Amino acid sequence: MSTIFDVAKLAGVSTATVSRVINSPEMVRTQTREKVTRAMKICNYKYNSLARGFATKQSNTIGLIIPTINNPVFAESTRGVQDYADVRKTQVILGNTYYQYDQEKTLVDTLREKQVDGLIITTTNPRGNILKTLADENYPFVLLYSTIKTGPFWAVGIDNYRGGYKVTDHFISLGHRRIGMVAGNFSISDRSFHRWHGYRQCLLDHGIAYDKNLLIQTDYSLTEGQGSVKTLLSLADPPTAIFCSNDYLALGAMKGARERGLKLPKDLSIAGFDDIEIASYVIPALTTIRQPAYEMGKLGAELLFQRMENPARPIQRMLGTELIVRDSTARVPG
Amino acid sequence: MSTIFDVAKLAGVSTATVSRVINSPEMVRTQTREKVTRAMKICNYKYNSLARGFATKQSNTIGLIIPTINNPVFAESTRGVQDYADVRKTQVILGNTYYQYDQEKTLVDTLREKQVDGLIITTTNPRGNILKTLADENYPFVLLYSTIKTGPFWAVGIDNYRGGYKVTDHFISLGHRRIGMVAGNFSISDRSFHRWHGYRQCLLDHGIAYDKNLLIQTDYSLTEGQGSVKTLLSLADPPTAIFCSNDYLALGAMKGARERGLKLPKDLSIAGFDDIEIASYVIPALTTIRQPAYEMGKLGAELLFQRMENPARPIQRMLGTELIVRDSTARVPG
DNA sequence: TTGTAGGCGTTATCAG
DNA sequence: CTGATAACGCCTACAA
Repeated sequence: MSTIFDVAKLAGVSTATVSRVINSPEMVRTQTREKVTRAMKICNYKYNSLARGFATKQSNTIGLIIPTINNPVFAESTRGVQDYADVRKTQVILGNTYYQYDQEKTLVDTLREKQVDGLIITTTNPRGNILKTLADENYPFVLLYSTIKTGPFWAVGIDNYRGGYKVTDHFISLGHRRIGMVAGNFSISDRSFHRWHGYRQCLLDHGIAYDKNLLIQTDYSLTEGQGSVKTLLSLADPPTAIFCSNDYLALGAMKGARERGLKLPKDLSIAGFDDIEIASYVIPALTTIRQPAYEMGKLGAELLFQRMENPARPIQRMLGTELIVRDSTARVPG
Repeated sequence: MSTIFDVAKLAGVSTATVSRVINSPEMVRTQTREKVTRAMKICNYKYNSLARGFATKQSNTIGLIIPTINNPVFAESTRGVQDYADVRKTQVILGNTYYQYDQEKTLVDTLREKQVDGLIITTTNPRGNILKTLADENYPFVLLYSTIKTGPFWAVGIDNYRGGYKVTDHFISLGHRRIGMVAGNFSISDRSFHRWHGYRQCLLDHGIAYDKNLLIQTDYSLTEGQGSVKTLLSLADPPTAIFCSNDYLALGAMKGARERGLKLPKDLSIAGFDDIEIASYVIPALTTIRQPAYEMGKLGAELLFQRMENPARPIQRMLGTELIVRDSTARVPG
């Protein structure tokens, strides 16, 4: 593999000149430039951007830490991050925490060792040590799917509380009073916690007593949704509506309910959260909260670059959500 | 940021020793080792693996090129790649081609400049120049979702032809004779082409004339599936069964058919390809060909490491597929 | 506009 | 078991 040294020798110039035709061609005389270009071709020169990163202390690489790429909502925001990174000529290294905090720690460390220029994190615990340390060391990072509206961290997210509130309000407006919730474990997802909070507050605001038996905390997956709904339906006084804290859970819940012989949405209303693409393709089409995942990823990346270039005071951006009413929710039976 | 040099000075040893306690601690006396460890702590030393990569010419990073992370089947294989890479202490840089060949080219170049140790590629064109060049330069890479069973490339894939054949055979066994196909564009997906080939051959083997009007080539997406099925249903002599070359297309087709007032599967049988997780959660549950995406990703990564360590003769592995019969296919109406 | 030369942090070779 | 030192490929003052 030839280096700028070989090229320089062949072209009869110095390595500095070669470096210049690569990085700021306008600074070198046309004739010289062509001579160099020709030489590069001849020795089949390949640029080594790792060496560059080493010299400049800038790797043109960022790290993206998410719970799991299998959830379409994270796939979508990942695409947003990548697309913006692309315009900034930087690559993204992806890591899944699978909702495990120590995995998050490992990833942060590994990626920092790799000298990524910055980190975009969907954290499992916004109050943990990982982020605190990062901030203390003034390391550039931004939170995605953040629940934090203020404070020392750069972040972009949505108002999960309001989302949960909206869904619940929708149920109530359809006459439901027994409203259950299948939520991602609060210990690994404060997003889920905030959604629950909105759900709970809405109940109270409408004079409906909060019943903790109607809440199930579980892993985010189709199977868990499927199982949890059955538990809820086995209660002495089962819910007539269920709010699932993401669409995968909701899709699973729909299957579980049907396996119990229920007709949807007649016998049971179900709503999700995220509005992944498939949500409008299933039967009945899923009522859910749309969150702008792609835009969030893109904006997160934008903020990260802004933060890296000009570490001013932290910016938090909260994107809008929207209740999308489709066919999986209906008036309370009877 | 402190370096091994600082640590060495503080510990009163040479940089070589510090390097040794990092990379082969057993080679240094316990006492010295502890002295160094202590020094590292004191100066809050952070290892720079980029510098290491520069020195060793090994970045411990691999590149993964896929069409789009939004298709769950690619998300799943990506996870397989990542999980195996993880056990080899290497990170993966992800890039989407969005099925564009020139984007594939760009990604290969960029990632090579970044000095990734190897590449895992789901290519848009297995006979194009990109792979040829890579192979000529003896660059380590392996193909994923490969259609190639033999030849100079390392690869792992499935038998798409047989998959297409199986689905079609299933339709025929249910009495269908008018069988349509909604396929990903052959120009960007030879996988789709092979599936079509199996479909076509199966028709012929059963004495059913091939009708090119029953084939639609399109982009892989829910919307395209939805639209394409309508075109097919508008034919003078419409199909009673439709084979979609992936599950997203099939899920879209189900919606499109329903919008035309058809009852599924009574009025129209639909089958997909991939067996993404959601396939068994929709109504009617989707009949499809299961391809082991996670295993494929994992095996692909394994092969890449094998190739990097011992560039022997190329290995191609074809994984098994399975027809999963669910509820979206039924006997021909009437 | 171009050349010289030192530096980036770690590894690896060779002595001791 | 440890130390000295030359790479590794590119960038960037500074000088010419």
